Amino acid sequence: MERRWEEEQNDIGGEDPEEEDDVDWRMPSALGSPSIKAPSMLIQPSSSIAHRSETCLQSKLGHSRTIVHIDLDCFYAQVEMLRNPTLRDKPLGIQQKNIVVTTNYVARARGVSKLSYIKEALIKCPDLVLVSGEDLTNYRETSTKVTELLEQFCPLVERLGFDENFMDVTKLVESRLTSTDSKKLVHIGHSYESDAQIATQCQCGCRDRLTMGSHIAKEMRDTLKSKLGLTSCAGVATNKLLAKLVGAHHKPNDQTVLFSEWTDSFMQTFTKLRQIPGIGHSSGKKLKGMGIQNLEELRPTPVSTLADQFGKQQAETMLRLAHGVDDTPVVSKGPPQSLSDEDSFKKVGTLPAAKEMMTGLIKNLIKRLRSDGRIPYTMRLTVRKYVPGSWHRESRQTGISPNLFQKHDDASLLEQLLEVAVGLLQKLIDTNRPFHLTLINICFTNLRSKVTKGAIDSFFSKPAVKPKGLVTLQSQGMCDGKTGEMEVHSSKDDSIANELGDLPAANTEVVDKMHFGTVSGHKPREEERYVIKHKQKQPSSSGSVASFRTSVNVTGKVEAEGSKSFFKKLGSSPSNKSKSLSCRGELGTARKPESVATGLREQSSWTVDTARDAPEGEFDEDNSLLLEEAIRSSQNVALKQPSKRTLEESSSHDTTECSVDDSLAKRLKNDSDHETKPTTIKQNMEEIEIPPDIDRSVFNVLPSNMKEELIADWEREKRRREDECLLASSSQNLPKNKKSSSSAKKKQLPAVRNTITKYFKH
DNA sequence: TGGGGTCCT
DNA sequence: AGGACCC
Repeated sequence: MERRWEEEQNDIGGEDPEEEDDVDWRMPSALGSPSIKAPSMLIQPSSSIAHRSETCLQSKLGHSRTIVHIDLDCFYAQVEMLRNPTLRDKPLGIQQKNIVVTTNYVARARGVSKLSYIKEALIKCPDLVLVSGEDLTNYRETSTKVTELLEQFCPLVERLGFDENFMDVTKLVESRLTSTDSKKLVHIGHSYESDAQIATQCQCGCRDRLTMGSHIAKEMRDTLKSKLGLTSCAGVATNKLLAKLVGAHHKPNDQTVLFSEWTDSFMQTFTKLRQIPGIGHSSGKKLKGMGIQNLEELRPTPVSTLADQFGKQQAETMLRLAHGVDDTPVVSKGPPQSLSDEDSFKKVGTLPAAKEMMTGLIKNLIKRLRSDGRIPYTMRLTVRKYVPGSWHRESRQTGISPNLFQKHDDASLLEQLLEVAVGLLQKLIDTNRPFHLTLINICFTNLRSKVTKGAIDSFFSKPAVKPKGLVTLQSQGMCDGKTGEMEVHSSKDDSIANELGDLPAANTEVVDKMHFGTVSGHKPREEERYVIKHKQKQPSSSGSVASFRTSVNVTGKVEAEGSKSFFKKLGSSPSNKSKSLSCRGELGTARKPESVATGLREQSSWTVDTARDAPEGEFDEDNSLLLEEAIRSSQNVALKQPSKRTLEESSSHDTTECSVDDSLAKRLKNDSDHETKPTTIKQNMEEIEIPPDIDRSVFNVLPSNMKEELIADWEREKRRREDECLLASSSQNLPKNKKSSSSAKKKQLPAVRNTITKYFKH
């Protein structure tokens, strides 16, 4: 739950209003709260921020974004109090092993702080009610519901742990401001230092945006309370760091907005290194080793001084954070990248005991995987060996056969996974000799969706290029259709790779999707729509296998096939209907693991082998055929044009798209302005326009009613996209250079096939 | 000193 | 595989 074990010991003295989250609300005027400082002290003489003029420390986004951070109050305790309301008026602590990981506010009022030992907590509060919080199931499920509710407001929701979410509400704010008289607008909740004097208000329009942001934050919090019964805190600011920091100012169950002109004085209220999220234990120690004890000393430090120890990029990041500058985008991560379960204990010293532990963990994980719907391709075992004074962990991982999960015999699945786990354990310790473990963790990663009937859709696409490295290719889905993706890895083909020199490094591509956001209590408005940027984590492409990804639209079956909880439909909101679903396989090189029975091998990802002579039983036959067919028959795909800029530099505004056809490479290279001409074909005595990424030969053999349906789709989509372009280009408040650099790349919109897949529904 | 997660190297 | 970071 809570971070920072160390500084209770390390940071002696130096009272900190943010340190204990119960201080502020119980004793608002206590302990150096910023509000008791004289306003004059808070006004930044321009000279004092002179060191920030190092250009790398300045925000490239200015105040263009509006970010909301929502933090659930004492989350685990709230969940337990919902389950058992009689706990509400009792001092409650959530126990994990011999630690109280969080407490309700009654307990905090009695002096029980978070992350204290059970013993100490009971001394302070003998009637403390302890509830075990070792099983995270309820917390995880509630946490997912929270994120899903927030996704109804805006598509850009980023989770941080189980109890925090960031939202980029820039677009929502923008659309609301166009229909609101901003002169009458007053912020909701607190604002940082709003009643103090400050020379000039920022004139960029951020005040109105942040004010509107505070209204949205309030609606979000009200929704969490009414739908889930959860109270929360919110912070509203122009970046994630500031939103998070300012939200902690009024706790619990309240919210705070930071208007931009207060940023510097606000940041000055933070003095300790560890108060800045992003400066962790290790960096803190390193800095102190360099003689930099606190933020006041850090802020004026030249980048070059830090770069020696941290590298240039980390040095710049740290300094920016220290100044309250944070251009990192809010990134919706979608369903989790890994599922793990662990237990710690006094001692596990025999193989049977270890097996029993691991069996329990794997059983739980199988349940979670089944409910998630995806299949893991990698298993990792982590152990903590008993070494007094050390909490070091070691891990080993291996690929596992996806076939194990394709069938539904969980007993044999458990058996086989246990075998794999034992194999990994034996790499970590000699199980024939006495050992002493104090923790076992099992983690499934490399989660991929099962291939579904949706893959059929990719029959319409033909790959024109096989870029080197990983490129995300995806079409756009409309709000009334489920969207999924199938990833197909092709064998390496360098013919065009050189011309794709400015493709991103693997793992950094960004996928755009269209979302139509609604706000509860408001009827959906045409303007309230967004382009969502989804950063998709790719598995490292192994060996000589390059890969690309095509997009498929999947019908309602999406929910059944992947990551169920995150794709769950909430009410009738359209905003979370278009979620991505990844299926991945690799084609080409006929590599396969040696150890099939246990799936034990060193490779971290599996190769789906589609060679005709591949041994049977290696992998799901249907899937591979589907994949192979998809590869062969797809040709043109929509491509998210990667940006040379780093992710940090890119904002949520400047998404660029282009469709890939035969001239892809040329266009990437030349950045030329020509549009892909829709292909015209002769059908039923009339000229039909079909999108450039549609395989004409496939289209031709479709039944005529399906053809008509598709044509109607394309027409609709064309019109919609024209609107979209207008909206997007007319409403950006980005720095000029930014905007032009993004519009220099072609707005080429890929075709959308949104209703066709209904033909493949069961 | 929990039981989770993320990303980067 | 480990290490940093977050909760």
